[in-house]
Amino acid sequence: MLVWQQQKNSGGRRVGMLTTKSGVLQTPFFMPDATRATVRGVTSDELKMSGTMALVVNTYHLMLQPGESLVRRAGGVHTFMHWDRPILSDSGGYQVYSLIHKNPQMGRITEEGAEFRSVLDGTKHLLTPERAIQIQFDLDVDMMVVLDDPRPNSAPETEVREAVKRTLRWAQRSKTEYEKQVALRGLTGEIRPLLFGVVQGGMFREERKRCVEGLVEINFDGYGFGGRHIDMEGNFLEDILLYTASLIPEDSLRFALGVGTPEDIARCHALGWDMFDCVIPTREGRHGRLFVWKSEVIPSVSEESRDSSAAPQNDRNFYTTINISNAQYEEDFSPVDPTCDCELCTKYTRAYLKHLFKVGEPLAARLASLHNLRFYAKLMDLLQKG
RNA sequence: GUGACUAUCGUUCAACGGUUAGGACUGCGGUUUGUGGUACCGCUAAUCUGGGUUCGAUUCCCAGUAGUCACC
Repeated sequence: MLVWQQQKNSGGRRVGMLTTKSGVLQTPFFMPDATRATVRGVTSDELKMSGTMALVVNTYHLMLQPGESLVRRAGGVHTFMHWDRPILSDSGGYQVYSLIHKNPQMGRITEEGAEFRSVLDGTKHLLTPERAIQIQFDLDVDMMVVLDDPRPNSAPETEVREAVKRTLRWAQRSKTEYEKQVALRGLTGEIRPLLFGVVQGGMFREERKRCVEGLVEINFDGYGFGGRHIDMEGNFLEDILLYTASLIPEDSLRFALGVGTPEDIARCHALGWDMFDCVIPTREGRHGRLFVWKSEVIPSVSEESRDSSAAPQNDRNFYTTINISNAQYEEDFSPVDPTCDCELCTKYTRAYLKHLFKVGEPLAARLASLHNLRFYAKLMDLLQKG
């Protein structure tokens, strides 16, 4: 049975319905990052009310704290955090990479897996492809991601080629372990968790191609875009995103990991990507940046946004952002976004939110995060409808 | 009232007889893309007043003013 049924919306865009054991998801969809089994500062009920349909937890962080066995004894991460909609767990490959990248003393990548020291207590850990899968089964999530071997976009081709080869070997080990766990845990009768491979290859088309072909041969439910989708200067890497999407079979899910700004999500969807996750709505919300709709018409692709160099940095063609800590909002008694139906926008003013941030009130971060998540939910709704 | 001590960005601490007096916090902006993020990066902003010594004083001296503490 196909877990993802593709349809075309009125605009001829790629949309569909994804069946998971925790419910059906319309694609495209966005998942906020609940890295440590919480979207910082907001409750699961509030998340639901924002229109958030799924979220991402992190294998690396949860294995260190509170540990996957505790989550298992709690009844799985859904029960643990009181969230009954779909959950995807990221493998931790990216965390290990960024940890070691920042400080090589913190660990190393070997063929066996990722050896690293816990940032919490300095203890040594080994995260292998098999272990990452086992942990994700213990977490009892709906969607899993294989451990991969990301490299910086600036890495030379020889290094990227080795990373792709290792990612493929690890992907095979992950798939084997996945099948073993499905059998071991007797999950054959129910809807099994979905498994995603991750496409590495940096900026090199040949490597992206080699990686997708290898992964497709192993066969996954979906394929993620690994690495970063923007360069050092923050430029959107449209060519490689389009090319990589085109390599992935039409009927497989395409997961753009870590994407992104509302603009980047709209562009990635236009390039053929179905799933997104990012820290931006919550992190920027916590720091006082709010998304505000300008128009509910999302422009077709990137041509318009490309030559918008004259426009201010924060001003995109269908939305703008405000930094609520700016002095101009001190006596602004209007809502953050009059068209938004979130709690912040229907009950409070910009002046009040600015005040909450100024006095360091946690409520500020909560209201702002929820507003931004509401913005993202609406964005996905518009993309689904075309 | 007497004595001692102190006086530097809005606040709080540095420093120095000699180029643009430094930090922290606040203020004003900005950054954030598979969350080590209550994070990070800029910018603005000060030598109490009046004399004196000196080539040169924010620094040393005197007076004033203000504050703190102690004593009466």
